[in-house]
Amino acid sequence: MAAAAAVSISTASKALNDTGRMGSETRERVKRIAAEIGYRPNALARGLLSKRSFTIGLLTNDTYGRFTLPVMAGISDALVDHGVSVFLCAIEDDPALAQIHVDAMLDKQVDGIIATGKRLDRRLPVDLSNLHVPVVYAFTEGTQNSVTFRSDDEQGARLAVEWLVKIGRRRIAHITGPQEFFSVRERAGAYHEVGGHREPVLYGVWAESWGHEAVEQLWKRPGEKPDALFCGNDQIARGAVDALRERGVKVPQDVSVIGFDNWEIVAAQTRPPLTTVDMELKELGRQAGLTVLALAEGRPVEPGVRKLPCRLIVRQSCGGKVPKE
Amino acid sequence: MAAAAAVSISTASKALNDTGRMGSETRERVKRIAAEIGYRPNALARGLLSKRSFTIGLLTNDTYGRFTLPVMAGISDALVDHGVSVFLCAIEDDPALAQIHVDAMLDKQVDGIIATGKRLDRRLPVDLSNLHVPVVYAFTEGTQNSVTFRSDDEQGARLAVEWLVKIGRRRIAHITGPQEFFSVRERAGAYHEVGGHREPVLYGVWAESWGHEAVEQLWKRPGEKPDALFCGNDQIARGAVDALRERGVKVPQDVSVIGFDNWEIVAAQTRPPLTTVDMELKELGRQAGLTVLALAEGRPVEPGVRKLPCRLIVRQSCGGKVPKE
DNA sequence: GTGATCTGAGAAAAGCTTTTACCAATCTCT
DNA sequence: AGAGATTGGTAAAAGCTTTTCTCAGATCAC
Repeated sequence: MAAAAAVSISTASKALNDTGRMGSETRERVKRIAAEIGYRPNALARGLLSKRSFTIGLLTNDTYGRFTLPVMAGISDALVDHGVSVFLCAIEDDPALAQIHVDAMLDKQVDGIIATGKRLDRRLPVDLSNLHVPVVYAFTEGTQNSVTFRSDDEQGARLAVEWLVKIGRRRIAHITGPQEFFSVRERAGAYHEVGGHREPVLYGVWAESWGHEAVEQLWKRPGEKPDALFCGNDQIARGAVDALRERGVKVPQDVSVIGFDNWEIVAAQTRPPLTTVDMELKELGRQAGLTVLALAEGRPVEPGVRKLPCRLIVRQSCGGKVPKE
Repeated sequence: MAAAAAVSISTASKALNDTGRMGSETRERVKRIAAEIGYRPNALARGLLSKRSFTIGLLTNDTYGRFTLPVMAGISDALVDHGVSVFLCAIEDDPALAQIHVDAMLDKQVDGIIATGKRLDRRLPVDLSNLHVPVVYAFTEGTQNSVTFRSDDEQGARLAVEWLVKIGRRRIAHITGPQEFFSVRERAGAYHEVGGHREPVLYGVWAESWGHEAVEQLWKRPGEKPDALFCGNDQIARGAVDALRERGVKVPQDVSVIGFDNWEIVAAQTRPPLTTVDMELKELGRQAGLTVLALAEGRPVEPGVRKLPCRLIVRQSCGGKVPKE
């Protein structure tokens, strides 16, 4: 304790926190000595009193971390300046495990909880609606009157298709995931709206093999082939690119392929590297973090769903020029 | 507080913790009422007294989470039963950020810290050697007298090569990452030891494109071609498989390809799915978690480097039969 | 010179739990 | 029946900060 080292007991607190009245030379001296002995206040004791633990919990059921990691990075990035640390709890769609983790976090007096997942239209297997701490949902379905952040898949899809149109493509097919996915329907909707495409939408699964197979199907049909493929995610796009290469179709000269997700591990390693849509998950995490902090501090936050815009990442799988900065 | 609801103040504590002497009916009654009102003790207050926060910090510089996520899953898995929660701090090789996170964790009185990374032979950009909390290193270089867990890459590589030999391959080439990597040298060493291979070792980078290019190099050379490729990671293996297919070489009929890492996102999506070596990172995390807990509880732990065995994952890129269970 | 104001710093309480000490009442044994 | 042991429970302290209260001394005004 700095008190022992210096002179007093509670004076030290006031000195270090710049509160209370005291001589400036005393304040400085306490601060100096505290710095010298490397004194750091015990956050537990502080939290006990202030009812703030400067801790939040992040709950996720996304095992691979495809979505959670960027979100986590954003949260951490936004909150580290406020001295807030993040508990990460990976629950594998296991309600019992989820409850254990939630209870553990509540015991530790987290200031708030952010729930995140791998699907916009699914709930986590645990009810967070009546907790006495604020809850924010990020990239997962929230409850009534909650604050939810999600990507604007419609706008993202529009971005993709408009880009294809802009670089001169007209016969744009859409190869995507299972129709049960909300984002699939939303992206397909935007695909239909932009330009009057008459190419089919091929629903399948989120796998490279499906992208591969879908290209087989498209190229086996009689008549003109598509000159562009808008794929529902980067893995499908990658499978499609591979299938096209095997058929001797050149990407991007003959066919443009665009992905979705900007999962660098897939998008950047594809040959040619994929032009794709980034959901800006880090920014999403940042905003979720700031929001849960605001709620924890009692600042009012309008409930509702906030859609964050996606961003087009231009690489080489579409051709076209990189838009000027 | 349960005390108010029931009868006393400190009696409640003893009742709930099964300590002290008291009538069994009193104990039961307190427990029942506590359960009814959903009372849960404040971990902050408890931690303040017991000097245990039931919290540990996980520090990583692995942005993609390729290594961190399995390790984290193992840690969490091992510690959730002990009521321990995990702070995840992603530091991007930024010493200042790392220090901030470490300080924040120490302020919050973590019971210990686990440092993990993406390379066995690199340190995190922060010194953890003189903290007053235990530190365990997992999949990153530790300091003198520390406890370090790492995969046994030599054994893993032997597993891979022995498997290729067992299924009848004789001309096994090794395509791997940069020679500066300790694991690259260790795997190459094991490769040389097992059988008397005279095929070259091709050092490059950790990318699919390198796997692709390396196959070009090998097949451009005059003379007999390899009948198996032992690749330094799954991405390289995937690039190699793609290159072989483009050359009309059949995998696994003509050439067996084996990877390393068992990064499912790559290994399982390759056509054919990759036989590969799993570093058992989850188990590594589990052991690291239990070790840091032991240290936190004052139990003695022998310092040193612990090598954990890898496991062969047989899929279809090598041919051969799946070993009987 | 004396009452009022101000200043700098310490004392104490609160926050929640666990643990030790303690006390009154009941039991046990001779 | 009375000394000693046992039992069931409460009171209090400790752990570390922050905040509010208090107080002694100094300064100021008249």
